[in-house]
Amino acid sequence: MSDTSFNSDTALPDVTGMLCFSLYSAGHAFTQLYRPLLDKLDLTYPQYLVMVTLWNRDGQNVKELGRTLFLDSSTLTPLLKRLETAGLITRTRNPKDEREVLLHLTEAGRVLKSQAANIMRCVEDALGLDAETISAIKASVDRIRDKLRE
Amino acid sequence: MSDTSFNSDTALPDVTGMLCFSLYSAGHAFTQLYRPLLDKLDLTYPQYLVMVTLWNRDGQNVKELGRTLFLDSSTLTPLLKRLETAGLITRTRNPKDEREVLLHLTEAGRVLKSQAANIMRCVEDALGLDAETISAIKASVDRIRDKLRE
DNA sequence: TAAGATTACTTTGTGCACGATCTATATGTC
DNA sequence: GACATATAGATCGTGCACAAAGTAATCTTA
Repeated sequence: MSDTSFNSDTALPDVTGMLCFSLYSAGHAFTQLYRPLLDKLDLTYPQYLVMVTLWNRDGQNVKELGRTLFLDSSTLTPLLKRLETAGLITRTRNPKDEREVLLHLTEAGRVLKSQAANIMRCVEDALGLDAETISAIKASVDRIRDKLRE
Repeated sequence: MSDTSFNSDTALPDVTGMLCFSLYSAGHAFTQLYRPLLDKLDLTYPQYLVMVTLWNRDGQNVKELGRTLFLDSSTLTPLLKRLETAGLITRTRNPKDEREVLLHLTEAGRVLKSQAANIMRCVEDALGLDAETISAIKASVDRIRDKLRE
């Protein structure tokens, strides 16, 4: 075995040589980093992404939230119900269009926002990279994602 | 609302401005791209990553596989049982150390490898980026992941 | 060599993710 | 207004992902 990233028969790359696996495992690594930080807020990582989105724009509906997060209602509905049960948001039908469910932060949900900045600081520290480097990598990853979603 | 990526109260970035979300959503986008390709092989994306790993090195145990994929046995055990049920691998205890479960490809599992190169070609086409660009982005993402796992 | 610690894997419970399907509301066309 | 179509969410089933706890084999060490 002279080369670990290719197989002698058909030159098949190893997972460690595949971009898709890098993204897959880096995403998981982020979730692991966030876990102990979010445990204090009793939030999972996807729940945190929802909260961040609502902190930036309260009162949007499930569809709009899903467009931002690239998630559909079959993922969001149960997650949002858990946030509602936890007392962080309310889910109410839009009187103007009863098909829509409007999402609003409760006071408890708004209060939680004050701890988010601290969490983001912890994550930046763990990364230990300057803002320009992070921003450049992010732009590349966004480009990949947008290419794949075409 | 003059700036969509920051909130007026506490300058909280939007999810679309967070590197963690870029990785999270790019990972999902890859899974979505792979789905129709892997459906033909009756494999899920994580199952495919396991098969790629075994195609490169047959006969490793669950621990070693998990170290490569950054997954622990509570994720792998059920997944591997499904691959065994599908007739693609065998799971046998190591006679030298009965704690270990050795993973071996069956003939059907080996045959599947011949279709992997084609799948990888489809993915490259969808990305539509030259190898150096992809490789540079991959190196950045790996760097992030390894930083987070420190 | 017997007791305690470690290791490899399994089991259990919770929460995503997502395809497929269903329900209720709204809209468009005649 | 009646009927077809579209849209927004909800529900269901399958398969990860992972913490916590359990089991069995192996190693350590007194």
